[in-house]
Amino acid sequence: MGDDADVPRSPTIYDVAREAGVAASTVSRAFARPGRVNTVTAERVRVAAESLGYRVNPLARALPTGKTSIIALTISDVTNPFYTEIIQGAQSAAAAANFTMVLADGQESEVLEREALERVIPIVEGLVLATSRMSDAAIKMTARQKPMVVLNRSIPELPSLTTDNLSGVRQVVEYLVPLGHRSITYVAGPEASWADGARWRALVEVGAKLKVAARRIGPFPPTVRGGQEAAIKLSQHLPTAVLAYNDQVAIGVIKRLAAAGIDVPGRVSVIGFDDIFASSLTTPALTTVAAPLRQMGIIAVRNLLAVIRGAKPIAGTALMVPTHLIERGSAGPARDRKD
Amino acid sequence: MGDDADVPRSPTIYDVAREAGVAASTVSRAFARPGRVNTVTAERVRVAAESLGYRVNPLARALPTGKTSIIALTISDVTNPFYTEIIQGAQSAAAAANFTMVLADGQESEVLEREALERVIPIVEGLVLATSRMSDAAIKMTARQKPMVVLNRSIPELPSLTTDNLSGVRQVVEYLVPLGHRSITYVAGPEASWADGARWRALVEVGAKLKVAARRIGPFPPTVRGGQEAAIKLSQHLPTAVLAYNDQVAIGVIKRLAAAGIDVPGRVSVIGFDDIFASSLTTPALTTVAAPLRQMGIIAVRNLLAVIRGAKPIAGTALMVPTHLIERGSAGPARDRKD
DNA sequence: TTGAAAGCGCTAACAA
DNA sequence: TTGTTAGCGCTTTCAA
Repeated sequence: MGDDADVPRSPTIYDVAREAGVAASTVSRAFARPGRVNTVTAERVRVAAESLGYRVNPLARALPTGKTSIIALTISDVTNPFYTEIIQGAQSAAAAANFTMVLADGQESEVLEREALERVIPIVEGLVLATSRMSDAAIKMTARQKPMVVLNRSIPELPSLTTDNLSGVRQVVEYLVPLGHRSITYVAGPEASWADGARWRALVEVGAKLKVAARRIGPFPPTVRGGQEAAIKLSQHLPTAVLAYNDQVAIGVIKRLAAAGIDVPGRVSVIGFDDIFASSLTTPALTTVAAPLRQMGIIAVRNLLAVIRGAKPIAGTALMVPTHLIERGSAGPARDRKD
Repeated sequence: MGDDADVPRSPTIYDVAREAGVAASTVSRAFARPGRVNTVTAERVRVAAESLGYRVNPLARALPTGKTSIIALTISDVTNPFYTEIIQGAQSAAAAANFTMVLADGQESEVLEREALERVIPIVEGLVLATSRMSDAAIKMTARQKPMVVLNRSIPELPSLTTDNLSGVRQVVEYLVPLGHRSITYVAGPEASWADGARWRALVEVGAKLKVAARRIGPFPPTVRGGQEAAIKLSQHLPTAVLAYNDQVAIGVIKRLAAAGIDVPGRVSVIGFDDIFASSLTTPALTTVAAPLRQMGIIAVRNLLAVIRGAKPIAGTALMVPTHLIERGSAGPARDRKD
């Protein structure tokens, strides 16, 4: 009942074939590789298709070929501002190649992440795994099913892309030392996070070289609230400098410290990672290690597409995007006192 | 060269059929509606499938049925924190129904939005259009192709879901009046934004009722930078209260005003919309109109899925989610002076 | 270069 | 309830 306007079935290659007076396979060919446009026949097909408003049915194409023109980006939590730029970059690079991107969000749960992956694997041509919470072994298993590039994590057997944590940490330490800091406390993030391990190891390594003591507390959730928890522990034996797993944690630390009347950067310097949107807005604004995250998303997708098109994946050692320290207001001279 | 471990082709219903000693269609049925599990045969099929590790091929299923179990969420810019919670909610609701969600980002460009839509339409069963930059007419056209629900916009012919802007604005005005404000300046966002119009009209309406003058400047881009631009204009004739199109704009206004030595909320009160993550972190923290955005994403997807399953779309008047004012530090008493 | 025909893995009549 | 048989719209041999 009502208006059943009966949308006409969309035309198929057969309709076009009839219209153009050629075989269906000829139509198919004309659309399979639109590079060659010369032939007279091809031109006839084009015209016929145009006049009928024909569009190739991606589902039907995908069945015999497996080419769905879909890739997946899996992340551990959409809500984490860290991903914003990565998503943006990945999505735009996919769109530029006429690919559709599906977002698989793990909601910080390994189970949900797996489920999302399962759901998505059969329909995609490849995937970008950003900051997976799964084990290396599990990742390698799924990598055997479809082309994959790994983001923000280094797995020797797979094409990986990370930020240059070592350089980032070095910049932090080299910034802090002249300000009189002799010791840096690292506020750790999730244990399952590859970046967390990388950052801590970097701090130990650089610290050893530059005669700065590296301490560590945690793990804490990678959130503002996590940072607030950390601040409680921190205030028991206040360091002069803290390097947080990420900006949210850093912000949480600062907030809680401020609430306790402890001035940042007056009493303690706090530095974060990632340079999320909010970091420039807090008071004091956050000094942090930034990386070209959007670029990372773009590169990841481009590499993935290359592999899909048959390029040999370059594994072995992770590609790195550079990092740089953004000096804002949350770090300053070490307070003059015996530690 | 190297290890070509030759992943074995995944089993089909035919393999399962052979294993179970039944017809292929029987296998198909067993998986088509997994509700009925009773039959002896069905059980045999299940066992056979299990032993072979059979999984239905969603692509193959989609071809004859059109059921892809994919929906799309289109947004105008991933980078806008406003969408974060909506994406989250939508994605989790989709996952809960075993649907995959593709994200179609328009990157604030109508052209790109269209392209993304085109790409996605043939493969989805339905779509949620959040804050589209397209015209009503264009939206209605694409709504004829697939089930659709519209977010943050009201289109009489389509199921729509919006925040209760009128109530939100009323709460703002009722909060501001007792503080002595007699006039409120609205800093407008993009003209193509439905919410922008709704908020301004609400302010005019409520203002008229409560004897508060409503002024308006703009449009400005819905970003911090846009807010900064607005602040320049604002300072030419400083109002006592401003209501911004969204939080980013509000934050931009405050930043710029602060840079000019104009105190918020001392000299002027500033209120935003949306309660994005950063709003609680600024100084002063932002007073803003919040809405259950994640919930909105969930409801939108649930309604869409209902329509996909055959429910009659309820159009006519938009569903509304409630709004509430979050009082933080950016609004206070009107400065005592002749305006 | 083109056409004919088989088939991708599933679903959906229709019969049995 | 089960089996048989056509397709869904495309790609891809294989001949012509």
